Amino acid sequence: MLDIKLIRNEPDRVREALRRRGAQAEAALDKLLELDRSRRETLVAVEKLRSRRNAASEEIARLKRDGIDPKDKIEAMRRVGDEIKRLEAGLKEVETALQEELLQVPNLPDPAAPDGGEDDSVVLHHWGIPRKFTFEPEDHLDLAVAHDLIDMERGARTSGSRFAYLKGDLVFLQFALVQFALQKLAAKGFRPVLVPVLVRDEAMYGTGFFPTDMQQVYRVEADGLNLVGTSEVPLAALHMDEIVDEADLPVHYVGYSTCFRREAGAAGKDTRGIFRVHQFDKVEMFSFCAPDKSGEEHDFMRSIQEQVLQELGLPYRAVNIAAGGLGASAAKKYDLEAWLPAQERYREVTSCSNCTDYQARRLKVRAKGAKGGPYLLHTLNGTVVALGRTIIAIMENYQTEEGLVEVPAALRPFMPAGMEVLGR
RNA sequence: GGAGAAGUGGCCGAGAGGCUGAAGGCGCUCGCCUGCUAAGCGAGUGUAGGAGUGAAUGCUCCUAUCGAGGGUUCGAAUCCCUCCUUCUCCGCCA
Repeated sequence: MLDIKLIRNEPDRVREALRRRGAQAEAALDKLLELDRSRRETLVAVEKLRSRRNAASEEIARLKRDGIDPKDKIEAMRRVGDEIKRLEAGLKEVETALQEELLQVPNLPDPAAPDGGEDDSVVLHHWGIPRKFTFEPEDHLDLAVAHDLIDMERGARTSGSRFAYLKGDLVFLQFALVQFALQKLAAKGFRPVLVPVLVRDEAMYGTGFFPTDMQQVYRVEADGLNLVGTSEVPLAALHMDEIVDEADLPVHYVGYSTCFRREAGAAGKDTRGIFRVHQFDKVEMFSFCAPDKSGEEHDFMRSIQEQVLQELGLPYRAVNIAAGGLGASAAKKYDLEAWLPAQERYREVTSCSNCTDYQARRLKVRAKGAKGGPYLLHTLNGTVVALGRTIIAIMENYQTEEGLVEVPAALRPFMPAGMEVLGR
């Protein structure tokens, strides 16, 4: 959420920034400004009357103490009370409308986010050289099916399309990746957290997924809860309504959870294998940091992501996402795209967003220190390992001519003793 | 799922329709004092929104806030309703 004062004081700056995202800034902004003006106008009227009522209440109490019947005063105040109620109803209406509008406005893009839409994202650099195959590389699904490691048919029978069973050595590979990621991040000061995956609406609104991405979310209507699409949601909500001690900043967490996504609107896209499924697991890092530190924090988190891919030996490229491709809460976003030999292109395996104070304002996460406060923190989130896609990248990059898959050296300590090849 | 109890400031804890933004204590900040430390004395110490004012870190005033939201009343921390959370007992259960 944006600061209404910023919108009020610098509407043109906000308008320009929103245009960069391709948002229909014009109408929304004008409506917002009008609602804000109307809200303050009504508020002044209500507060004037409340002030009068408070003064009269004191006087009534005083008169009663002195044994004087305050009947006339009470009668007059009854009318004031009715008027207050009337105005309060109007005020509430305006405030609700204002809030609703405000919730829909996305974050302002960072000046360093490139102009344009999805296709205008800028490649920052490459790492690693895609392997030259002496044979025709297979894709992850063929490799997996040959050894019954992925079962899409039965997944579909049980749950529908885009659901899969992962079996055998891939299960070990997944948990090896989790161990690898958790230990690496813990060593860097990130506190491991297992999070609730069903969350209240507040958490969804607070992180900016509601109302914009509602259609992507599985909702458990009976309980009013939502299945999270990423542990970013419960991690961000961890300090909802709190004022944290400035001395504890930055607060670093590494979460692990299953992620659920409806993939509405993705019909026909990436239908093969487990690249785009409704349910996958992910290790995610999250940071609450001081507002003036989020830029360097963002780079720090990306460096961790790059380190992970490098240690796994997966060639990738780093991309600075254009303003038009940012999620609602992000001001700036980096993606890392790993090379997939079978697709012969780079595909997104991690993402890292600086949400500045956008989520913090919605979640009311603030900090306070000796010098001052409370002030809103900045929040950042980044993938450490998206299990499904990383497994795909490993399988395709580490495949052998015999159709087996080597285990990357970095993961061997976390695999069953002696297991160096998957499928056998 | 059934039966009860409770939610007050950073913390503890009083208040049971008006004189309570909220006693008292602890903590914290500043000052004084004590050759260090401890103790002592004095002052201050929540958050949010708004109006006014200033070149400005600001200052002045108003409003709201006693888990959340409604209601009763001239007036609600205090009475009523709904919800949330916590605790106890019973049942069920990984």
